Amino acid sequence: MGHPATLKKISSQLNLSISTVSRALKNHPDISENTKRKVKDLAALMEYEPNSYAVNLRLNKSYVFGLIVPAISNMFYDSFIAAVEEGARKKGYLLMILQSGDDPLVEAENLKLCKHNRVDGIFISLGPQSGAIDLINKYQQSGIPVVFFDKVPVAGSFDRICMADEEAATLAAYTILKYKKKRVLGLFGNPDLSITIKRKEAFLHVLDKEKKISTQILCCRNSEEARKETDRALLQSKAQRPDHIFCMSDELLIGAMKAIHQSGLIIPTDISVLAISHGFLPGIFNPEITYIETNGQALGKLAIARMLEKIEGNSPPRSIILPSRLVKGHSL
Amino acid sequence: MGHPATLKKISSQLNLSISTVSRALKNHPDISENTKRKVKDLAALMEYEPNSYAVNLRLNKSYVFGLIVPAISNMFYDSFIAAVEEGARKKGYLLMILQSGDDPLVEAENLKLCKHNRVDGIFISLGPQSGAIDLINKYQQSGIPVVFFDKVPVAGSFDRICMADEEAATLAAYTILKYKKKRVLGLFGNPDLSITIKRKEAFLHVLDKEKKISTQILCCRNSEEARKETDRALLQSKAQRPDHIFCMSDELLIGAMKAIHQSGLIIPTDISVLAISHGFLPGIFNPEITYIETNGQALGKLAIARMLEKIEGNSPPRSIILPSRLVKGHSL
DNA sequence: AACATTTCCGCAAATGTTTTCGGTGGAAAA
DNA sequence: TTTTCCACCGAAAACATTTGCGGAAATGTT
Repeated sequence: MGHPATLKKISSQLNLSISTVSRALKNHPDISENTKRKVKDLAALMEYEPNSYAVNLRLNKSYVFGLIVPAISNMFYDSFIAAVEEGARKKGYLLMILQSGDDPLVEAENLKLCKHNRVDGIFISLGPQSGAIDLINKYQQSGIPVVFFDKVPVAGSFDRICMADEEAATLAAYTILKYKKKRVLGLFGNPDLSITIKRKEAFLHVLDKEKKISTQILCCRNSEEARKETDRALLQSKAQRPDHIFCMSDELLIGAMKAIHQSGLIIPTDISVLAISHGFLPGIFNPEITYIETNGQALGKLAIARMLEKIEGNSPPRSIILPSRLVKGHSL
Repeated sequence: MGHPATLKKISSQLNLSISTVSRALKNHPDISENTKRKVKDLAALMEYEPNSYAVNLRLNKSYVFGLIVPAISNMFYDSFIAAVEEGARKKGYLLMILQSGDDPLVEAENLKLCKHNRVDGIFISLGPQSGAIDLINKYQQSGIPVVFFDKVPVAGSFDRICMADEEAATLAAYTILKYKKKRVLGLFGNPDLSITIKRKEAFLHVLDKEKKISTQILCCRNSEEARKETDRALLQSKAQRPDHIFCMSDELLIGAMKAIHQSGLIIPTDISVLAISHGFLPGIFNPEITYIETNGQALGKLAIARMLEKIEGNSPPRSIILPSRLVKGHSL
């Protein structure tokens, strides 16, 4: 019940000093093989396990990373988190996952919790209306490594790991061009995030050159807003309503699809759909949605690698961008 | 950069003892208001923050819970986790989330990590072929509170928080009866888990009494298996193939829906669908799937409450069951 | 004036580990 | 015999905090 083995207990059992026991368990060359064996045997017998509280205190290190996302829900971050966790675990690190629930206050609170718990590093994807940049800047300057991913800040000297925003949006735009669409409704997310700005600009940069296409851009803060906007657009007469809907994220896709289903329009004959997605959702629908994949797993691998780099040497901030590819469904 | 404030530094600045500073910051009555003010002011100025490593060591408590799930992905556990996290945070606890990825080895590894990091409690939903019961039993006996949720073990003296398995399945069966279905395909999950066993028994208990209904039960380990089985069933002639599909979980629903979409059959005229679900997925499809809701958020609240109870007094293990309700879509 | 009480604070132990520095005893080298 | 060296081990500081105990000074009571 209440007798966890400690170095002290082992040492007193064997008439050794605490330091000897500690070293024996760590295979320190100063300790004889004989002693090592005795110590290890007893430690195993007593099921000794180093007290991580004490180790953390002594080494000033917790082997824990904090990971902050708006929401772990809804398949947006699962593959990313899984990849980060796997990479972290292989290096002996644990992941503490915190959800901000799209609330800037909770986001700040979560950051403070990371600081308070003295995590060895922070991964963060910004939520809407995030005001966390100042705090993060402070933390970073006080020595806590921070890696932004996916939803990264527009400006500032930070480590960023994100998708090829421009490339994905450009690819989307050219794909839409190829299918000779006339009236495109483009659904974009939080207009304050770099991911949104970049994608929107790249998207428009291609489509605006084509005179034959009319493009409408809407920024929606969440799935429900996307549904409403799509609904409104689809209520128009056939000549007015869009014949194509582009969604820059899974979340918006959900909303758009609900509206489309509601409208009774057929995909892809009445209306076609293209999304930028992490890959799970498009396969759920019928027909499967054609999408530009932003590979969460690859992103996660890059993020953890970058974090470990930062932990080792103090390398300067870098923005890493991951290319994306088109995955064909039957929605276009 | 490298000057985090400590009690020692504050105390030497003010010519006070460490203990006085510590007590002043905690509003201990022994300390005069005057001293308290001075200490608090300087602490605020120096941005003092207690070193959680040291506090953990001293108090032998980390204010961290471990939460182990097969996968945080795919909306199965999001609302549950969110609820647990919120409840935990309100009491000053943090959540360390670990994914087992349906791998019993990783699951055991995650348990060891919880133990190693000396979490104050463990929430766990068992993955398939879990062999973790022995380990958990040991941990529990050594004083770590463990609360099982959702996928709980069939036998043993544990704390369990789960859905009303029988009730939900019974409700499902009666709903199917009411709609006068003839050939029912029931998709169930891992046959080793209590959730599966109970649901299957309750389901069959109702349907087997009705002679006019033929019921086929299949256990699928994952979404893909569900898709294949559904596909196979739907390939039969119209007289042979099921006119209703019941899925006991979101995961199976995904597989079943893919097969149904593939088949081109229309819901609900050609085939009707009913699921037991956490509530996110059914709303994605068109028509919206009718489902029996198993409220993850409510479950989470119960789980965290139970955990806190266990932390306080050493109350004996209890199985708590949450009732469920029918949410009408248009798939039946 | 003598004693009792309250107010306010410090000493030191304790939590478990890591690590620096040193020390013992014996064998080999001088 | 003395010195050197090596193999092996221990003492103690350090990490930052909490807390039981005791103690001095100030105030109150006879």
